[in-house]
Amino acid sequence: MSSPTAARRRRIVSALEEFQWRGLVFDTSEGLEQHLNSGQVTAYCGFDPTAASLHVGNLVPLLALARLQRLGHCPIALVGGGTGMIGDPSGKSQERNLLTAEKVAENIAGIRQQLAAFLDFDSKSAPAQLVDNGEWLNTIRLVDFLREIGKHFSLGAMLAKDSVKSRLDGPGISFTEFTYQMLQSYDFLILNQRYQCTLQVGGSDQWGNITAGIDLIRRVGGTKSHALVMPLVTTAAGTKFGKTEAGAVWLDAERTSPYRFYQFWLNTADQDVIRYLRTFTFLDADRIEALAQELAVAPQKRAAQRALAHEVTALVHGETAVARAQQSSEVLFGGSIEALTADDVLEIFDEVPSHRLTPEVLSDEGLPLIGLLADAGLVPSRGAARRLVREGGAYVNNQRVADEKASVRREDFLDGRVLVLRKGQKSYHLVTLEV
RNA sequence: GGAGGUGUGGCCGAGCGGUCAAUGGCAGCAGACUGUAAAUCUGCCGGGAAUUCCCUACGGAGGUUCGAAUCCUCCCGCCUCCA
Repeated sequence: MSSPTAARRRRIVSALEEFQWRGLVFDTSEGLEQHLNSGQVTAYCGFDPTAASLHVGNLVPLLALARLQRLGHCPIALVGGGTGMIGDPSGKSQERNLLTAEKVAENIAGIRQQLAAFLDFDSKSAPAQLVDNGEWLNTIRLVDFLREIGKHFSLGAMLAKDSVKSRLDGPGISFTEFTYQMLQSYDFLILNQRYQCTLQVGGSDQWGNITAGIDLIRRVGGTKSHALVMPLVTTAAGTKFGKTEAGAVWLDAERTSPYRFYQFWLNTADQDVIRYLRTFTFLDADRIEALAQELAVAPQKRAAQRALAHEVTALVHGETAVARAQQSSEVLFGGSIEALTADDVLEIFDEVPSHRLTPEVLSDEGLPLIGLLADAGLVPSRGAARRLVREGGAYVNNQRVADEKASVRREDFLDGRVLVLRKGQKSYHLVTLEV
């Protein structure tokens, strides 16, 4: 992350405007703009530990906290060690299974450090905080909670929330999930009391939970607090954002390698890319406008996509990872493999599936390519492998092989050790030779 | 409980005794064009062996027939109507 110092020195104004031009405002509480312009505000956003890693969808609220910090406000990232034990019914059509306490603890450990990477905790003027609502939710006594907090909730209002209503019309909802909004409201109240937190941000699906918190704070303390909810990210194609054939795109390098992460952003459609630059990067309006121009003039250069992939990958994985992802991309999409050493190849194809071969199976005539493709799992059967070769979709070391009877020989292995199989444009498989 | 209908490849959906590995659409894969985009076009799309071969498959189990996804019997699932 670039130094937020300059931004911090900027006057604390127009935070809402900044969010607005980036398309990040779905709805706000009344008077939020004046509140943000009146001085330093402490804002929070919660992240429930449903998995051991955050995914790209979580970037929007996470970056929102970082943006607020750059604009001089104090962010609090909250991990749901308590609420995660319950499960938020918002946007869920079915009751879910409870996570075990161990699983929750494990997930918290995972996302804690990811959250931390986006915020500046050492700032003198606007330090960030990281808190866990398990701290208060997991210890409060039921009767105390019902007397002090529950008393402020009206059943009518609770039942009227969309997340509850839709479930009542359908498969029903358990008492456990029904109480979720009380817990989240209580979080807001605690943060309001302990940290003077007066703003909660989140996705638009959180509106009901956030306003419930605002009401609670008003009833308990008589003070006003605020909500800012952001639209859910959509794709022009109407598909779910953040999903690939391989599943969700995670921030954890173990789950989604930096290379795949980079590729995910690089493959953004033209129609989406400018919007995503505003949503997912800190690039300013001038820079994004310039990229939009370039996209219009020379779409084939994909400068906007490259900038997007670079920025977001750097933010999540660092510049070194970006450099490596770029290098891998160049080789995988067009570059010649011959010039590389086996070590380079192994490095670039680090995450590509691979299997080992013993030298014995490699007779003097070589090993038939058809069988190798099938064994590698690039195609489901030998017949499919045959078709693939016939159609010209099979490559050995990035060179098309169209001969069904072709074999690979020892000489084909780079440095006598590694062979790169490819199906179509993007599917790779590595074959290494045991020595 | 009674009557009728229906169950086909990842999904939808034809076929109703041989020419059926099964029309068509969607999805998927590859190729061309291109920009690792979109659209379009072409080819492929059960498995194995390979130039007209074998195996497995039309809910399940039996049967009729030279031959069945197609006919019969029983069973199972789903749907509709009547009680």
